[in-house]
Amino acid sequence: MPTLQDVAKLAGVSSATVSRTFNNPELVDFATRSKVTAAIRKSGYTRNETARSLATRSSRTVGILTDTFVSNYFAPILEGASKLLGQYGYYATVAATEHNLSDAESTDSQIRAWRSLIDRQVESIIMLAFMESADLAHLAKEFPKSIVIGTSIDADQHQCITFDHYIGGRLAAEHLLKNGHHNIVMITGPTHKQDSVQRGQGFIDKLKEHDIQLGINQIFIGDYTFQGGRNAMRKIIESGQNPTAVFAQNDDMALGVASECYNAGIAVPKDTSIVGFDNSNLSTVMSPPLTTIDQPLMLMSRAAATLALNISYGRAHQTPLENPQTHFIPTLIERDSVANIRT
Amino acid sequence: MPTLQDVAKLAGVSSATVSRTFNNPELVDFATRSKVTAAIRKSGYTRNETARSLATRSSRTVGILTDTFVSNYFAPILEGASKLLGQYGYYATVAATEHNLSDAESTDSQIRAWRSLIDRQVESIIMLAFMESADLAHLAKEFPKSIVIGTSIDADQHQCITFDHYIGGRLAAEHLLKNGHHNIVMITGPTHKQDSVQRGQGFIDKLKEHDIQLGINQIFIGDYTFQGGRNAMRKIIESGQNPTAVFAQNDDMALGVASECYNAGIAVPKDTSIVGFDNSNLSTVMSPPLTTIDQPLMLMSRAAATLALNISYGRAHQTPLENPQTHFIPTLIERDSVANIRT
DNA sequence: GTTGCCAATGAAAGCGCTTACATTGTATAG
DNA sequence: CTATACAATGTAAGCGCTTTCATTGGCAAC
Repeated sequence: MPTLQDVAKLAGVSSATVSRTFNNPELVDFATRSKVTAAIRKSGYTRNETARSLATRSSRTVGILTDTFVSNYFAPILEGASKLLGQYGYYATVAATEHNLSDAESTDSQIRAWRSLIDRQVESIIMLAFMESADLAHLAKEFPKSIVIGTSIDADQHQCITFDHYIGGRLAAEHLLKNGHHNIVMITGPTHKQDSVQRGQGFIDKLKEHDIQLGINQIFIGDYTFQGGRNAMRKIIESGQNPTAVFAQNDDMALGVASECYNAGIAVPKDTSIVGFDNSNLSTVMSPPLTTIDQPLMLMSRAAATLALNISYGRAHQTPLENPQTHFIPTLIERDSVANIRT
Repeated sequence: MPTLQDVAKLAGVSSATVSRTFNNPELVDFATRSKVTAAIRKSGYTRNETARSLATRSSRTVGILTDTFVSNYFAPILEGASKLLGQYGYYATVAATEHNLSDAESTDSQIRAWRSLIDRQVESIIMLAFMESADLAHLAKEFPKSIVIGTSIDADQHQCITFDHYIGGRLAAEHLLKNGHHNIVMITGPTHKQDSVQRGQGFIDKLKEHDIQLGINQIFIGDYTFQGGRNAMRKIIESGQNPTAVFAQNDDMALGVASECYNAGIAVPKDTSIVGFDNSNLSTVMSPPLTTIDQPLMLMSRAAATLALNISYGRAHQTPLENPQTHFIPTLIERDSVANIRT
């Protein structure tokens, strides 16, 4: 690998001049500039970003912390953030923790992944909401240049891109109500996740306003996975409640529910209606297409990336980008998985 | 951010000693070692990987080149490779090109992403098969420490993790034949992709051996997307051929086919059977579950990562890992989307 | 008491860049 | 013609580490 020095020698100039033709071409004479570019081409030189980062104390890199790449929820966020960053000449590097471990190991692995980002001198970290808010808050406190996306951690201290899960829950309930449903069950996400409890609370509250109590028997604990949704639906069927509608707190589970319905010969939405949450890729791909709550992950991830960029711009005394929207409100996307059973 | 020097001063030793307690603790006396670790903890020191990389000329990082994070095919590969690398203390960094561009722009963006990996001093690059083999080959020639996964580029020169798409195609045909299907159509992937032509060729060849010719009217060009599968199925329906089986060259399209069947009131598999390809997450999630050809992406990606590790180990005169399997053979996974129509 | 060896540490160079500062040459003003 | 300014370039220090080589002191052997 040729270095700046090699190029400089080849072009008969000093390495400073070569560096300048890269970073401040306006400072170098046209004639020498072309000598240099010729030498660069000839030697096949490629800049060593590592050395550049060290010298300038800026990596032009933002880290993203996630626990997996295989997720209908996280993947679009990675995509959105990394592409936007790329457009501004920044680089996104994502660290994935090892999951499927015991609690202690998994916390350990989360910290390792997080440290690896910091060690790599990322200029900020976008944290996806895959762990408990308290843990996120803890990390964000250690490393203030953090941005949390999808959940909020105790307020003003830190930057968050938030989404109103509570209203989402209400919207789901409202839609079911409007279509005449009373006998309703809900499948939750992991109980320790804030977003899940908010979605649930919104749903329950709205129902309660219409004098429908969602009791312990109408609430099934899920885990945001297809299989989880499936298991829950099996239990629902076994319970003999014959609900006319089920609210699954995310689309993966909604698909699981639909799948179990299919197996049991239950027609969707004729026999039972389903509403999901997230409006992920899955929702348009299901048959019937899923009525769900839209969470604009692309916008949110781009907003997070913009915040990240502004952290870096701030340090470099560059003029910041326009501040993005940081709080997002859900909307209901009506498709074909909810039947109107009004008499 | 405290530096090694700061820690050294705090502990009353030289920076060399601090460095050694990190990298060669056996060389430093127990007493000083504990002084140093105390100082590290106290100062909140975290190592600067950038500086370390520069000094050691090794980044402990392997790059992965892809075009998107949102893919049932690529995501598991990212997952598998990055987790394995992580287990060995290496770091995977993935560069995603911007897609949805014109051809010229997209080539440009691919090269930019690729360069950004090289500039970051990755020790090898794992390239996913999202572009034409010729382009992959071209890049691999420029940067010999490349590993291609999912397709083969002209042989022995370069390292590849390959999969026998041709046999996969044959397997699909064989299964359909065995179940009594004669009136068959096929939906291909993008015609410029090697894997797609191989899948198609295997399918056609096997059929031909049983005196079934797949003519131009029975072959529909798809693009490996859900929507592509859907469109193709619509055309198939409109064509009035009423095939008893359709072979979709990947699972995304198979799902599209199923979806269109649903809309048209065609029962799967009673009215028409479907076989997919890849055995992606989608295939177990569909109703009915999809009969498909398994491509063991986890194994393949781990094999690619192992190869990558060995490249680095080679440079560092470390003892290499056991060489992984590099060629993978498909198997057919029988689920419920193919009906036996033997009389 | 020398000598030699080895374990533990420090001094300093160097990885490939950037950048403040110094230097040079030339155009412009007086 | 000298003084001044400025554009173009070079010199060299330094970013935070690693690592070679030198130094030191203790201990075993003689």
